[in-house]
Amino acid sequence: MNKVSDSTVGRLSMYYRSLLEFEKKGYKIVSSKDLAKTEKLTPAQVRKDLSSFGSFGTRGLGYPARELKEKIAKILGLDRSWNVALVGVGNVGSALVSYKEFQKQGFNIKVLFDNDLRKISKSHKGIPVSDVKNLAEGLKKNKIDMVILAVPAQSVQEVADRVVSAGVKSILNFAPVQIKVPNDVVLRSVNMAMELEHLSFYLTNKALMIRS
Amino acid sequence: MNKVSDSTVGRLSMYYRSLLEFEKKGYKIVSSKDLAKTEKLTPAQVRKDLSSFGSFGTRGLGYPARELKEKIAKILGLDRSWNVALVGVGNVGSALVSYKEFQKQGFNIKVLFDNDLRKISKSHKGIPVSDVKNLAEGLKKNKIDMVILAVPAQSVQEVADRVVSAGVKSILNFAPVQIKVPNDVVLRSVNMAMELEHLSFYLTNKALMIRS
DNA sequence: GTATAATTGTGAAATTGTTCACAAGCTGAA
DNA sequence: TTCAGCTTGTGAACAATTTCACAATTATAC
Repeated sequence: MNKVSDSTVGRLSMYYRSLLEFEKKGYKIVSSKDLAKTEKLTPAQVRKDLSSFGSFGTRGLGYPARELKEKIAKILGLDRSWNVALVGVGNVGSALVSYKEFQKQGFNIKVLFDNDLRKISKSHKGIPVSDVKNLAEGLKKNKIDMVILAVPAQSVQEVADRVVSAGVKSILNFAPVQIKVPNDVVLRSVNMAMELEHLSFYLTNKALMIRS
Repeated sequence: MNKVSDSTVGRLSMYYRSLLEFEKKGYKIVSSKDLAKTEKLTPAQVRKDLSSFGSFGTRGLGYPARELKEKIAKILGLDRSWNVALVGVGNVGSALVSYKEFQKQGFNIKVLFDNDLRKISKSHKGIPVSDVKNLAEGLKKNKIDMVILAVPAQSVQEVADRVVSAGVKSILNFAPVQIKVPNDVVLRSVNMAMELEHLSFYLTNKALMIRS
């Protein structure tokens, strides 16, 4: 496999979701045109993206829906389940625990961590809450593959460092700051405030700009 | 102003946050090098980004921290407040209502909408909940600038259409599907499942790839 | 069996975004 | 005032990503 861009990986997720829909609607075959339409892309983009992983289609016909879906699932690592831990059982953390989509895709939240004594040792929506002091131990015991950080901005770097020390190679950060991790650790960030800032930027500058 | 890329806008948000920190630490002047370091970028990138909006620095010295912060705030539209509505008072919606960062940046959630009779007409964390049937009316009455959609995937396109009809030009979508809006409406999406899929992609394919 | 219509897969071209490299300009010291 | 040491602002070079365009291949109709 050649180097694959982040954008390509993101679009693969989109194709996967589209394919689930197409299958539900009874499609046996989908074309790059079909996929492009539902995701507002060009057919060429769809084909280029898929071609970095192999040739899945039939010329003159399209792609077999079910098979392509399964191929993409495999590429994205969705053909197995992952053990996930979540640190910070506040508003955002709680919402993530209840987020159905995670379960559906095989991301199983096995353990929660917090530093609030009132939450520790209880279970929250059926998932045990551990003291964040025992983070490393808990991550290892539960064979955690990925950690979601939903802690306040000021402590997120410190928690991230400890997650990294414990050997976890994947982090999803919800705190609205940029954190630093070694090169062999994959980090993604969701910054909700930044998204609203995008919107306010466009509302503010719309008059000045050409938007396609 | 020339066309500005999404990435540039995103980085502007990052610079803004960095500048708040630098100011807190007592910096009067920051260089492109300082900003680059905290955000893991190159100094050239920082200067290029800023240069699309003007010349804010002093050669040989750097940028005046407070002034640059204010300039960026103005560019991003953070020098005013925005009226925000949120549709869907479920897990994700609730978390967003409590998300402090929004308030801090001047995004004021004025009204919530839901279709659950048990929630309607009450107030949720101090914000009134209206029936989503009265969406258009409620958006107008509250002079809403932006709408956050935290409704289930299957109904999000329909709700988005109604938001657009009501004349709102900015939407932030949390449902894990791609929605369609006219060209003059700005849409941003946060897809949390997709972020985890990124992580699982890299964990799955790490061995095969060179990651910088 | 042949022609027609469709759609993939992919190099090449075009476009977009990032980094380089350096002139221009400011500060402070002597 | 002049010089040394920085750092900005920006055109040009470079890199990455997207789109184009078309040969290759298949299905289907007649």
